[in-house]
Amino acid sequence: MRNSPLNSERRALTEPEEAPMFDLIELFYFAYRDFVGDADRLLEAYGFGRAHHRVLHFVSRNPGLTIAALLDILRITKQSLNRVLKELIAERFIEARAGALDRRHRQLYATREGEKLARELARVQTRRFSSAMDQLGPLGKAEAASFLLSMIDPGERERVVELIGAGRDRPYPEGENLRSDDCP
Amino acid sequence: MRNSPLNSERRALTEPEEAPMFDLIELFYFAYRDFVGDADRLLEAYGFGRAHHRVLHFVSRNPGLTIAALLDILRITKQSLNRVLKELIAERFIEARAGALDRRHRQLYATREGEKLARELARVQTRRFSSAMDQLGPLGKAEAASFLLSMIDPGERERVVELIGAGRDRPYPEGENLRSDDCP
DNA sequence: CCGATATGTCAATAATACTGACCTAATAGG
DNA sequence: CCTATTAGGTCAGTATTATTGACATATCGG
Repeated sequence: MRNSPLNSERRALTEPEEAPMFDLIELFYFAYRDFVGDADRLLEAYGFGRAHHRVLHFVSRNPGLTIAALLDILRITKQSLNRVLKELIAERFIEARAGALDRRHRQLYATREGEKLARELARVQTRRFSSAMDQLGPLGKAEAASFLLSMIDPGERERVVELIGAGRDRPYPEGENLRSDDCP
Repeated sequence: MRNSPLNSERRALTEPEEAPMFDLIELFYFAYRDFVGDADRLLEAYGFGRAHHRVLHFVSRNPGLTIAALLDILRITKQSLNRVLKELIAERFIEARAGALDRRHRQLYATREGEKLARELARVQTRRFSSAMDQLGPLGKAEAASFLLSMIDPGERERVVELIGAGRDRPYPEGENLRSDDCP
């Protein structure tokens, strides 16, 4: 009953109000804070902030990403993006090239150095997930993933799944011989 | 094997590197963004931001909270806190009174209006959790909570659990006769 | 060539946060 | 009672991330 598919609909008609989930609200806040804190500490050494991290992450995961696609993922204005992107390009963590088919597009690629930082950032955040999984059941990761997906706006889920899937078919690069195939 | 308690320790000695959990990293980012987006839309009508939300939330959940305790929860400077707190007090969402035992302390209480807004904010965020739970198994909520708790810094978990527990023994107030017992 | 598209840039502003310095009020302890 | 400490408030300056609005440039499509 508590988890029947019609739960929320029926409640809206018959029950006065659902009990607020204060515990989850606070846990989500503290969990996210500590999660991003890992990356923050790393970024500080480079003079970068969270905005740089997000740009570097999605470019690294989706080589050849255009500005428009990145704006669509991050949902910020081009002025906001340009500030951090300019810095990432100036310090050679990201490269921009004219689009192959349409030269108006700028296609973004992480450089070797950018790939290295992105990997380091992903590593500390993965460590936190990994040690969390160690404390959960064997299905912990799958359940965490479906919980998080369910927390995303229904209309956005498909897009997010596609974005994650698009990065997935690029295998995680090993060693230092990175991205040579992606940077012709 | 994938979730054995010794997993990370053994890996550190034998395996070269753990595969980054890009999926969870991205899901956590998008989930948190949509989660706080619910509140953001509500707060906009009041001219408040996320900082106001956090202050109002923790004061509402922990009536009589002092400035120092609030600073410890939010981990911001008193200057940052004071900006939003001053506005919340000026617009009568929060009240501050001299401490009963030590008049140097200021004890914070949500007003009737503040309690109402806090409840409204918790409601939209609870709705998101609730509809997420509807898509998970019957143990969804408990598992989500333990996942999120595991994502918090180990040294912080006890404190967070205590904070949540402290709010828990105040039952969720019904109707409009709020906080009369907390505001002598 | 012309209109639409993709991107870059300049300027002003807002929200949230920080450091550092200095102030008042009240308590605690000798 | 006097002094040091504590709790809190405030002023000034700065950084990061974001916004809106306006304008410029380069490229593509027809």
